Amino acid sequence: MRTTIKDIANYTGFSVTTISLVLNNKADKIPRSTKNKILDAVEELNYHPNQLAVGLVKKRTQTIGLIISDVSNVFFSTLAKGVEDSCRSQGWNLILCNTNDKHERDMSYIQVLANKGIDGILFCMARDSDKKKTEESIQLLKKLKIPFVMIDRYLEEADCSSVIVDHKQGGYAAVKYLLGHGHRKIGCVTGPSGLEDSMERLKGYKKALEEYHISFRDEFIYEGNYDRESGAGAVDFFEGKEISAVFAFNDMSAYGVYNSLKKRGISVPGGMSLIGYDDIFFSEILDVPLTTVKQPIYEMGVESVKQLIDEVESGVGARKCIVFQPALIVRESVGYGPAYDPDVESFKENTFFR
Amino acid sequence: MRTTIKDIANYTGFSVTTISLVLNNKADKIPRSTKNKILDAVEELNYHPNQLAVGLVKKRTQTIGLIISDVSNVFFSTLAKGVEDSCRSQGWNLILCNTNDKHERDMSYIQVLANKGIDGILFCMARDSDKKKTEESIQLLKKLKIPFVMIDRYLEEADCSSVIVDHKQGGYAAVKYLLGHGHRKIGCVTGPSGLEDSMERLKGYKKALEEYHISFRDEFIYEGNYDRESGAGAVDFFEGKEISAVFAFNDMSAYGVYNSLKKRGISVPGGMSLIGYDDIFFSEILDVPLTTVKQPIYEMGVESVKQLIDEVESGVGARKCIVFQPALIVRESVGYGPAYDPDVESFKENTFFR
DNA sequence: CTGTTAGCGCTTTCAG
DNA sequence: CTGAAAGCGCTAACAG
Repeated sequence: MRTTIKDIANYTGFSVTTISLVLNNKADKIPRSTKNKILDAVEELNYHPNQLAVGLVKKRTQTIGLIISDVSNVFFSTLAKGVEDSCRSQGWNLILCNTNDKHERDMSYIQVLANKGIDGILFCMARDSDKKKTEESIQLLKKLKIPFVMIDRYLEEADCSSVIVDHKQGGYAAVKYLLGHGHRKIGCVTGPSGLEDSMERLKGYKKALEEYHISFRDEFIYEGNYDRESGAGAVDFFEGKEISAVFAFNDMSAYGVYNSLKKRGISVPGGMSLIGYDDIFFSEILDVPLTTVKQPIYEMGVESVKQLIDEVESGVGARKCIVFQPALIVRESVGYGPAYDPDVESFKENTFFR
Repeated sequence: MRTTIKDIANYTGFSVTTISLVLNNKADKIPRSTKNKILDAVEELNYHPNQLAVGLVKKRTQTIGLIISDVSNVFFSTLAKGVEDSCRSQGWNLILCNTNDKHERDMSYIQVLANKGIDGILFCMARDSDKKKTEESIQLLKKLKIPFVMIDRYLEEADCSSVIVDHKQGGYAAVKYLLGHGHRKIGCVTGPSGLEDSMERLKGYKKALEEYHISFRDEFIYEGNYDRESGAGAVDFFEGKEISAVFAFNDMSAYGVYNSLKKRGISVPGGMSLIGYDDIFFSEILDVPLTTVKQPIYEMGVESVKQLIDEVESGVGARKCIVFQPALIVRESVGYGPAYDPDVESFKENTFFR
């Protein structure tokens, strides 16, 4: 049997209250001598409070849940690392939940976590969530009165804190960079059209185009699914459209584009310029290191934990929206496009756009 | 306030005992009618038992801990996915613990998990663990009477179950394949010499060499650290040694070798054959898809959970050692070596060695 | 300064 | 068949 607080009481001759008091640093009025005796006994008997019991009465477990679709996905595992590191450094623990992007699992995990008495949830909603499902999740969270912060998604209606990245800016930066290199016909491999982050990147794309007075063309937009196959599909789709650069909305589909291009004997950046999004660590070590838009995922994990714990401890829903700025990481997959003219000032300026 | 069992009691007019009985399927002698009334009330009031309270009395939480060094490492995130999937399918939960390969964190997490009442631990020991530290961890686990299964490490003395892969066989398969392709001077980029898995792969290397009556040469062995830098270091180390193939003990260092080779203008497999270990998913999509030894990591995660839950539920430490066989995944990074002669029967036979 | 007491929400004998 | 009561290990008024 584990040592309990009673054992310490018996051993020292003091009451459980006294023990509890000194262990919880509420022992202002307890003499050093008593304290020391107790602390010694704790050490000697190797006493560690049963956190289930503590949680039951304190209604706090110093544990949060992380709901994501899939840890084996680099994006999420990086996030999870940030989250876990941040938790540990503050003495908290992390329950990991994978939903495989199924809304029903979001729902069931929220309930399970609540039953376990977690103090808060870091919530990356499943991708299959439409408006109604999203609302359903939020409703549940609220009904259960669980503090939560949404990651990678901001919802006006949600009335909660979120940690997001400015994807419109990311898309804008990528496309502007391409334009600055003389590309005019730029293909896009988007994510699922239902996803806000994809839509935002597209907005960024449009914004950059507008700045250059180039009209938006639907036939340059391929709706992908954030996977490698999407990249291959896009290459087929772009065929014959004289595109000189493609902006893939994540690195995975950029790889798909790259591989598919290679099979057709088209080189990067010689035959086609390519820019990705995410900066997954492999992007750097590819044969043609990928120019891409980096999301500070790890930092987002760290930050979201801070925010969540803050809300838990203060007891107030801060409703704060922390937005991270993505950064363009220039490597070697973008070359100059047909419109490039080294003598034009605007190009010079844009070459080092960041 | 959440609905409690008392609320259900009040609402239905039955006692808490009765409620508890039907909720725990121990209601053999309770009439359907009562049961239904209770179940209806549960539904209506949306009652979910507080698992902290349940855990406190049952001394079971249906939760296990996973101690690994770093989820953001693909190897571990794949493992974690297997573990989590397996947990969920059995209605269990997972607490994730990253140690960054620090033994002290192994120790502290073990204690923390114990305090939280987890039912078992999946333990990937930190890499900095020498014999003494290892023993210390095991001792703690035993003192705490926590069922645990070790992953990727087998210890005679540990007297516990483990899930491992036959690394000697993996190393053997890789090197035999290389030998079969006519390579005779084969460089090795090992892992840290203290690690058993690295040592095992090396044993496999030696075994294959012996079969070909080739004597082992120390100058072909470069002790790396399982990272990309190791690969680069190895290439320096091998310089001028007329090596025609290198066997890197993990994919990461293989990439390092590949990149470093490329910088020197040496192609793979033209100028040098290369074989890795792990089959991280990126290995397949590299420019020169990497021939490598695949570890069934996900499956190991799934299996280890099964084993652990089994032990928890049966209450007996099974002390079972589940060994997974690695598989050689042939792709394009290995060519023929100087000793290759298409007319020699043994080569033909070995070309398709698996 | 320290102890008594009453729970937290649940399970589980033990009666009836 | 159902309920009363004890107790899991701990905290927190409230006394004294």
